[in-house]
Amino acid sequence: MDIDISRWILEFILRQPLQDYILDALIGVLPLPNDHVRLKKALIVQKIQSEISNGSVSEKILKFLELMEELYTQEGIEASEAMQAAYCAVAVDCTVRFLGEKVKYFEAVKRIWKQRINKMENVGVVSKELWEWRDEIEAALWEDRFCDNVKIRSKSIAAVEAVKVFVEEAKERIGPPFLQVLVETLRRDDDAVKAGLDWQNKQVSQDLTCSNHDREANKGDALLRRKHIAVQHTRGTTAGICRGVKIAEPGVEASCGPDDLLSTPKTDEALKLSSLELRAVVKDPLPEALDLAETLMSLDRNNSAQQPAENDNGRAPNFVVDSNGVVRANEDDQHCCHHNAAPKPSLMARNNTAHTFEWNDSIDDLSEGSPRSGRRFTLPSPRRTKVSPLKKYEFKKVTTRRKAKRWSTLEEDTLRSGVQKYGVGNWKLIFDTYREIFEDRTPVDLKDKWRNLTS
DNA sequence: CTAGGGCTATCC
DNA sequence: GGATAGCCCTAG
Repeated sequence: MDIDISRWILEFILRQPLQDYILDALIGVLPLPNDHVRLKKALIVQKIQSEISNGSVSEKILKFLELMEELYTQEGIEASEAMQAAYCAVAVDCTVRFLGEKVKYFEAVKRIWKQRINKMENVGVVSKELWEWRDEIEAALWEDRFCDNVKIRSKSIAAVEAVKVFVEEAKERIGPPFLQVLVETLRRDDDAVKAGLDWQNKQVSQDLTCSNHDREANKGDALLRRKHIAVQHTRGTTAGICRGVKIAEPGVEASCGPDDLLSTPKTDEALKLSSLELRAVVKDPLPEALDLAETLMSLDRNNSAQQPAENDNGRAPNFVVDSNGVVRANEDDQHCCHHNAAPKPSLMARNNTAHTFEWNDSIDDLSEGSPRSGRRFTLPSPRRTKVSPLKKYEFKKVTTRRKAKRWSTLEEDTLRSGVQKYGVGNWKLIFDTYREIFEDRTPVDLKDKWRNLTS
C-alpha cells in the first residue's frame, strides 16, 4: 500500500474509538512515514485517550505529553497552558495516590519527580505551578504536616479532566483527518453540481436555445472536475504536485485552510485545461448521429417515392429517431424483417452485431439490403482501434547478425585442449584463458562449436 | 553463465 | 532442397 494512503487511513482511524491492540496491529501492518509530525501527534493523542478511558490517569501520560511537547518544539510551537496543566495534574495525581503508603510514596516521588521532572528544567511542558508542587510533595516525604497539606490541596486536582482539556485542544490543533476533508470537499462539489443543474433546468424553461447537449457538457465539466480532484488527491500527493498544481493536506505545509483547499485559481485553471484536453481527444458523436439520421430519413423518403408499389419484402425500412437520439427502424419493419430473417448463422461465424474490438458504425457500411438495414441503428461512436499505447513506444530490437566466421584448426585444437583442461561447460573460463586465440568469438560460440564437434 | 532450441547463411 | 556450421534467443 502507498505510504501516503496508509497514513491517511491511519489518521482517519485514529479519530475513531479504537482499542489499543487494534491500533498497535495497524501500526505493525501499515507502511508509515517516520517523519510525519501530524500523524505522530494524532497517535499520541489516541494513546492518551486510551490511557484515560478507564477514568484515571497513569504515568505513561507524562511520557506522551513530553513527546507531544517535543513535536510542538520541532514546529516552533510553545507548550500550551492546557498541556502544562495536564502534565502537572497527572504528575501530582500519580504521586499523591500513594500518600498513605510511605514506601510506595517514596518510590513514586523518586520516579516521577526526581528522575523525570527534575531533568526537565527548561522544557516547555513544565510550569511554575509544577515546581511549587514538587517542593510540597518532597517536603511531604519528611514532615506529616506537609503531607496533610498535600492531601488537602491535591483534592482540587482533576487530572482526567485536565487531560481531556488538553486532548480536545490538541485535536483542534491537529485538524481533521485528510480523508474527512476530502469527503467533505467532494460533498460540497456534489452540492455545487446539483445546484448548478437546478439552475440550468430553470434556465431551460426560459431559454429554449439552450440544448440538452450544452447542459450535458456543463454537467460533464463539473463531474470531470470532481474526478480530477479525486485523482489528484489519490495519485499526486506523494510529490504533492500534479500538473504543477499543489494539493495541500490540512495542517501540512498548507498556506490555505481546508475550506479553500481545492479551490484556487491555479487548480481551476489546471482543471479547465484538463477538460479541454479531454474534449479534444473525445469527439462528440451527437452531431454526426443527427446527420446520419437525416440521411437515412431522406433515403427512406426517396425510396418511398420511387417504389410505392413494392411489396413488403423489398420495402425499404422506415426510420424514426427516438427521444434519446437513437435512430430506430419502424416497429412494423422490424416485424417484417423477423419474418424474412436469414437462417441463423453458425455460432462460429462472425456475428455482425458483435463489436468486441472494432465498432463498425461507418455510414458507408449501411448499404441497402445489408443485414443491418432493417435493424436498430445506433449512434456513430468513435472508432476503437487495437493499437496498444505501449506499442507506440515499443523499441524494435535491432540486432545485426554477425557474419559467420569459419573456425580455424588452431581454434578447434585450442578448444579441445581447453575442454580437456577445464572440462565441458566451463566455456567462459576456456574463453578467458585463450582469449587471444578466440578472436571475435564468445563463450557461447565455444559451446556451440563443441556441440558441433561432438555431434 | 550455461544449456538447449531455433533461425539463417552457406555449401553441396 | 537438404545438410550443416555458425549465430541468436531465452529459460533457469
